[in-house]
Amino acid sequence: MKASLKDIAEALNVSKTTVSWVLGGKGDERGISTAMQDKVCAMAKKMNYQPNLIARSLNTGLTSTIGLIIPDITDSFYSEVASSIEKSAERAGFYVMIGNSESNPERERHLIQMFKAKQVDGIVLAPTKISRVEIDRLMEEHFPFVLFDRYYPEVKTNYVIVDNGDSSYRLVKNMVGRGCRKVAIITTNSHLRTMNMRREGYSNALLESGIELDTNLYGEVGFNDYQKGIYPVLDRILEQVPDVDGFFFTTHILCLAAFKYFHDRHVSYASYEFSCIHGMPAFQCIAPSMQIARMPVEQIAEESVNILVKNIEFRQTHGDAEFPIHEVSLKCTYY
Amino acid sequence: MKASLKDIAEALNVSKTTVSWVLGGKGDERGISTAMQDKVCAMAKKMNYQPNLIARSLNTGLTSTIGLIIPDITDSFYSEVASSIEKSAERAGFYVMIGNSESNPERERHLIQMFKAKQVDGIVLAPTKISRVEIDRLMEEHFPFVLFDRYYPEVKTNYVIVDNGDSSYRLVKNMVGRGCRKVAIITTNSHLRTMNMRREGYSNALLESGIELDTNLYGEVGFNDYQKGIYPVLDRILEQVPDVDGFFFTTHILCLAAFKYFHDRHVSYASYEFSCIHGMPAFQCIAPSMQIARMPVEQIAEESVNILVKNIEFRQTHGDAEFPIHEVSLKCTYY
DNA sequence: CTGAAAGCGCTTACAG
DNA sequence: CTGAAAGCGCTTACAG
Repeated sequence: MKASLKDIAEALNVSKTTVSWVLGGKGDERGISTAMQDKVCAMAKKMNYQPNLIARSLNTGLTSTIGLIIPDITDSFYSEVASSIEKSAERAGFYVMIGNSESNPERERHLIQMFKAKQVDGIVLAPTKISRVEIDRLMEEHFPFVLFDRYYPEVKTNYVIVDNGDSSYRLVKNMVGRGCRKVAIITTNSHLRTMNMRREGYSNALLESGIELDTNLYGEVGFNDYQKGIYPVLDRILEQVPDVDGFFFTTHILCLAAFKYFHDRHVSYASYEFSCIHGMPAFQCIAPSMQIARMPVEQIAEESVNILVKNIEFRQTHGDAEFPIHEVSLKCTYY
Repeated sequence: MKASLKDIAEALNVSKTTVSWVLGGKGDERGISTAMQDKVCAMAKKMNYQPNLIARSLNTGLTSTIGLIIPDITDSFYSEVASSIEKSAERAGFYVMIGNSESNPERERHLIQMFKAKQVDGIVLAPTKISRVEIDRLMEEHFPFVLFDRYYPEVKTNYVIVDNGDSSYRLVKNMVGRGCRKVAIITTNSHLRTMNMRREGYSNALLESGIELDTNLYGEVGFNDYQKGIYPVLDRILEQVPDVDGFFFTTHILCLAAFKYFHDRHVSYASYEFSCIHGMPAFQCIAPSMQIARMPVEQIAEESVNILVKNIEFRQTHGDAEFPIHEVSLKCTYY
């Protein structure tokens, strides 16, 4: 039913070798007669031959596939990155397999193992907190991988991140420029280095402007069920600091959740200033004046794939030698 | 470096066969001594053995992987479906490979072939318009697949759809109940059966309410670059029917684009009624009174995977026999 | 110009 | 209780 190389070879009374060379595009190189080549191609078409990539991969040890692990595919930031990575990968001749870690270290570990078992050529990973063990193992094995969005400063890996300190600093500085004196910061997952840097940027901007930090303006929302979790946090801030005049959201999903809160609670938010790390299309409708530091999604994707592909190629030519490490820091765009 | 069955076998001076049985969990069944089993497992752990799934698949002909083809992973509806399908598939013991067709028939065809070449066990597909050829081939080959969201009424396939006529009817009926007499319908991709049915539901609701159809209230937006394309469409409707009193959006992305239009054009929309097929979290902030028919994402995923898995199992036991066909129609939820 | 043969890492009838 | 052997569908040195 499904045609294999052998079927074509038998139908034509030639060897599998010849068919393989021709279909692999190496007919000329091997000096196979054009007559033969035409016959093989015609028969392949007639039998609707599709190579079994599994068999090819087992032989070559390569799958032309990279694994991508993200915390949540329904988060617009990550789905945008996934989409961009697919495009970049396609240009480089790779197919992408996506895995959702759900910010769960156990699932992340499982996905990494799964991807390796499926013999992906490399992995792009937005890591969660505790999966250091698996990262260390990837390092040991010289398995090609690159981190993005989040990373471990203490480990020497490839990574592509965004200058989170700077973007937060600029956003908050801007809010102060617009007259804010009591800017709340709404954040989550503060243990992540990324988030830490955003908080530092916030603090620096305020301090530099001669504004004292007020811990009452810190809103830390648990990541799980943040949509509910943000309610008591905002309730508290509005109560403790009734004259709060601005909100800085360290990530877009918190911002959306906050607006839902404002609507639910019938809090008029017209007088507040807002800023947010990464945007969503809806923000332009909800709060047109909000300042946004947009993540450079396409660059993140392009750089990640480039680095990974370089590593994959390096591994093929240099075997088990030490990889060159690429550390890339990108800037947001503002609007 | 990477351990294989053979490495374990040699280290232990037993055969690959034994190791395979033990690690495959069939040690007891085969009556292999527990002493031996323990030794094998210990060594596997020590060598950090990970089976090569590619090799296993080549042997078994099965990959425990299903392919999912959607038009756009950054569309929240499809990313939600993808996420749900992953969950359902995981429960059934399958891994999911996602492919973005970008509503491009050529890409879709390519993805189907790619997935088959990669030997996925089955495919879940939200098809575009013209890819009938490839669908027909899947049918011929008795390749397990199921369509969702869109389908070809004239082809006998598995599919999971939503009763689009009914949900549109109910939404529009509701708008009339709230006093609307001039309801605009904003739609795209009208050639799709799905969209057609939504328009029929709209028409039926109006006619049944004794309201004449007015083609001036039809807004058809080209799918490519709909975000810009919606501007002239809404401009025209507002000009031709200045007393338009409601907008029915056949899909959430058009709705969001429309709100951006309203904001850009400084059109106050407080007096309009709105309804939309499928929602987005932001809608609750932008237009809290909007009526939404939410797609039953989880059910779509669950049913699709169930049907597919049944087909895959059927194929294993019954070989090339005719598949039983499952046609599932689901209802939206309203809020 | 073309082919026979080995091998990628597994699984599984078959044999003892 | 354990193993030798064939085979999944490819690719590619090696030989002629």
